[in-house]
Amino acid sequence: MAVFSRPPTPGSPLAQEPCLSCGARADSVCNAIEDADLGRLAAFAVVSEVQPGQTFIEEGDPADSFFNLTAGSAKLYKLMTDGRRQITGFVGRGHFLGLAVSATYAFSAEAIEPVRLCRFSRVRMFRLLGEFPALERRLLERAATELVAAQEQMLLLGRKTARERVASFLDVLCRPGAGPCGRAAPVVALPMSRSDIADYLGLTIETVSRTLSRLRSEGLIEIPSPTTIRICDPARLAALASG
Amino acid sequence: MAVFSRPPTPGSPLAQEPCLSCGARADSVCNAIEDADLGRLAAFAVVSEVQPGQTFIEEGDPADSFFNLTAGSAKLYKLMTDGRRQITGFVGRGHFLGLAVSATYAFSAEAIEPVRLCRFSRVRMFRLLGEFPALERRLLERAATELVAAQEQMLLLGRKTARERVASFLDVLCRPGAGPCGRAAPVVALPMSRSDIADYLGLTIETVSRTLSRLRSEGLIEIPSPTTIRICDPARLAALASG
DNA sequence: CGGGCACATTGACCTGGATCAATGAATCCG
DNA sequence: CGGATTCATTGATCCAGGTCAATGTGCCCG
Repeated sequence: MAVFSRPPTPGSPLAQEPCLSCGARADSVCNAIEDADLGRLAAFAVVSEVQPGQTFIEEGDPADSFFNLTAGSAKLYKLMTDGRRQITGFVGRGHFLGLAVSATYAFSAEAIEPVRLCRFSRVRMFRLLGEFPALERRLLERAATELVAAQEQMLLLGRKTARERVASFLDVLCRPGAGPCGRAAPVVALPMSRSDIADYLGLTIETVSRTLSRLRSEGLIEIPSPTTIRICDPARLAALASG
Repeated sequence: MAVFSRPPTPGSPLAQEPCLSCGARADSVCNAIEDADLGRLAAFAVVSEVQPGQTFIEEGDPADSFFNLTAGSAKLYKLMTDGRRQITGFVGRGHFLGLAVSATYAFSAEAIEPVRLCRFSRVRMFRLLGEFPALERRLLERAATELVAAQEQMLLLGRKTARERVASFLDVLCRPGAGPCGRAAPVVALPMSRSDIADYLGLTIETVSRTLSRLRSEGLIEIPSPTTIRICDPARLAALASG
C-alpha cells in the first residue's frame, strides 16, 4: 500500500519542515499547532501514497491508525454481505479519518484520485492530543461538523426524491469555494463514477444518469463530459434540492 | 420551556451535590470530572424539565446552549419546508446535545417522555472544556461514536429494504443493556409513536405497521401493546437486519 | 487505426413501498 | 358510561424508482 514512506527523524533541525511546507496544512486540523511545534507532529507522521481504486481502510480491521489526507480524494463506504454499498462520504485534502472509539474501523476508505496521507498510530495520536489541546479542540469541531453533514445526508436518504437528491449533491459540490466559483456558472468536477454517486445518494446508476439528463434537458445544467458538470442555474438547483 | 430551574450557587459547600447525586452521571460525559470538581460543573448548569411533545431545540435557532439529558428521552429531527421529516436519532439519559460549530442548531429536539436536562451556555461550556481536558476527550469519544451510528443509519436509509430497516431498529433496541435483557426473550419499550419510527426509518406509518404485523405472523416478535415488543428470535432478527 | 473494454446513457417493464381509504382499539373527558 | 379524538392496523390501488436489456462513447493498447 505505502508507495512512499518516511521514517520519523525527531532530532533533525529540519524535522518540522515536511509539515511546515505541507499544502494541506491550512485545510487541516494540523493548523492548530504552532510552527515551532510542528517537528513533534512530523516526527509522528508516516507519509504514504495510495492509487485510485486502492483501499487504505478496511471496515472491520483493527483501528490502530489515524489518517490525515494531504492530497487527492477518497470515498468512505460500508458494505452489506450481498454487496450492497452505501458511500457515507467523499473526502478530500485536509480531511481527518479514522477517529474510531471501537477497536475496529466502522467503514472502508478507497482512493478515487491519487491520495497522499499522513498516518499516525493510535497511541501516538492520543499522545499528541494530550500535548496539544488546540488539536483536540479542532478535532472536536471537525467531528461536530461531520455530524451535521451526516444528519443532512440522513434527511436526503430518508425523505428526498431522486431529483432532489441529485440536485442536493450538485448544490453542495458547487457551494464551497471548491473550484473557480466566481459568480460565473460554476463548473464542478466529479472525480467519482456514476456508480459512486448512486451509492452515495441511495439510488441506482440508471436513475442518476436519467436524472442528470433530465436536469440538462431542462437547462439547469450542462454536461460537457461525464466527469464535468456546469451549473447553469444554481438558484433553481438549490430550490430543487430543498424540496 | 423551563418548568423548573436552579440558579448557580458557586460558593455553597453543597455546590457539587446536584451533580454528585445525579442518576445520569454514570451514563454521561460528566463522569470525566472528579467528585471534588463537580461544584464547578454544577455552578454552570441550569436544570430544566420538558414535557412530552415540547420542543427544546429548534433547528435554525441561535446555538447558544449545550444540553445534557439526565432523564427521559427525546427525538432529534430535521424538517423540510413541505413538512417531510427525518428523525436522525432518539436520545436518552446521559446523552449530550447541541455540539454545534455553526451559529445555529442544525436540528430540532422534542421530548418523547418527560425530560430533565442540564443546560450550559456556550461560553461556559467552552470554559469547562478548557478546564477539564478529560471532559473534552469524553465529548470527542461521544462524537466519534455518534458518527459511527450515523454511518450505520445512512446504510439503512440508503440501501436496506423496509423489512431490514424494521429488523435493524428492533435489533439495536434490544441489543444494549437497555432493559432486562437477561437471556430470556427481550422485551423492548417503544416510547415513540409509529409515526416517529417511520420518520426515523425513512418509511411510512403504514409500512412500519404492516412490517411489524408480518414479523409477528412469522413468529419473530410479539406485540403485547403498540408500545411494547417482545423479541422472540433475536438471532433471526439480527440476521434479517443485516440482509 | 481498430478491436476490446469499461463506463454512461436510454428504453421497456416491473415491483416495493407510497398513497388513499376504511376499520379497529385505546384514551380522554363531560 | 358514551361520544370524540387520536393512534394503529389492514386493505386496495398507484407510481417512483428499480431491474433488465440494448445502445452509445470514449479510452487504452496492440
